[in-house]
Amino acid sequence: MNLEAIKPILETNLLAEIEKKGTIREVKKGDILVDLGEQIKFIPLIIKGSVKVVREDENGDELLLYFVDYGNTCAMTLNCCMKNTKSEIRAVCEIDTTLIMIPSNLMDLWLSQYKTWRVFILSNFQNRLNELLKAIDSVTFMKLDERLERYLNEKVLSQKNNILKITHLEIATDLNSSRVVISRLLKKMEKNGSLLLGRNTIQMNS
Amino acid sequence: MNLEAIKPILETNLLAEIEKKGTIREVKKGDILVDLGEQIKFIPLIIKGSVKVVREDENGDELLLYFVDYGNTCAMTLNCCMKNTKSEIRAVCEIDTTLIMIPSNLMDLWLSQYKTWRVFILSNFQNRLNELLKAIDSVTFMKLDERLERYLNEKVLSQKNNILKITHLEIATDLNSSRVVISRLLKKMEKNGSLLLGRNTIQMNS
DNA sequence: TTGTCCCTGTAACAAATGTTACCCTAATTG
DNA sequence: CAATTAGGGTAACATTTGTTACAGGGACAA
Repeated sequence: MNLEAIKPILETNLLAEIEKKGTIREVKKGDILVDLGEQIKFIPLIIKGSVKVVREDENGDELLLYFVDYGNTCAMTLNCCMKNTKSEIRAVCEIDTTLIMIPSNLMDLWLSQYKTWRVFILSNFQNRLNELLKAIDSVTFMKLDERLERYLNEKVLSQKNNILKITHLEIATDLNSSRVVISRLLKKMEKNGSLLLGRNTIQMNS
Repeated sequence: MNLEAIKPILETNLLAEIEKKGTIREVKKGDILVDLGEQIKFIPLIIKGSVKVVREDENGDELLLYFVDYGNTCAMTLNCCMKNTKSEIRAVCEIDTTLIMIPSNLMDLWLSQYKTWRVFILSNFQNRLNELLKAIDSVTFMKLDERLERYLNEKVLSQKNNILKITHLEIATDLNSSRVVISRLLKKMEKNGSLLLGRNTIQMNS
């Protein structure tokens, strides 16, 4: 196992445990890691790649919440592990991703045993809460053009590539808007010179 | 100390520790418990009353995130305790409230020692994450009239009184809207028969 | 090649929400 | 008491965002 992504933060005993009890899972871009309403029996630890977490309402309207990068886990799913409740979110791979799946019953045991596990879990909760706050900030305080700009920038970061392979419709879905509106705003940004539009691609200039 | 609110969920040893190490704090309606940017050195455990948690952006625009009731703590502040970061939110008392303040350095120790503390903390995180999701749902998927309705209902629950002492301006602030718009919608709801308006009061019919 | 589907651009219009301005009245203060 | 302030009602208008409709072109399969 290549545990580089989590090596610096977890104690050696714990890393050994993780090697022993965890199983590797490889997922492709676009695969759904966790879906709404699913029970989760494993804590997914991302060691390579990037995952996006989205919320959906009864009508099928979506909103992108945040990206989870390697070295992290999704606190949202930690919940489910603990309480055996159903997932409130959907997690989709942004790029090819590698995970370690850890049986969720180890959660509590490790919390009592390993200081670094406690720190890891709690800081993951903190990160998720902060990401949710950022999501709330976007939706409540920002206009759509600002949200779009931020979305594109985060996408570039998460994919480590400033040429985005994406359609206007996908963006509209992530932002819970409509395709026409997104096209309109993108066109305006292109005229501003902040990006270049192509079929299925957006090249960011920054 | 009257620990009724948390007695059923925490083990007796832990309750004894809480009595010993915690200090009681009484706060009045309207008092600010935690403000933006503050450092938090104590874990606030609510044993009586209700607190609202709000977010504010650079321009001073606000949004109500959720209410925290007795028997709970604010996971948002747990963060700060752990990492010594600054508060991202403001907590304001809805009604007169009693808290136990627990020195934040006990957090980690208790996590290793007490199973019920682990469950308590983690389920508080879960509750807060779910509340934030609900806040996101409101803002992204619901129209203002629905949000207003939900707001009023939650207010009734949190205050255990279906006559609300509140002004239209306060509501507008909590919902990040404007007074005129709220007055407009409230008037419509009054015509629907779902509430009764008075100066500084709203009487809910449900 | 032809037909079909998907992606994008654009215009015209609709709906929701915000803004400004002004009025009236209740409550509070000097 | 008069004067001032705060809360609320309403109208007119502006802005943002969403909706519908349609057209053109690229990709791809039959």
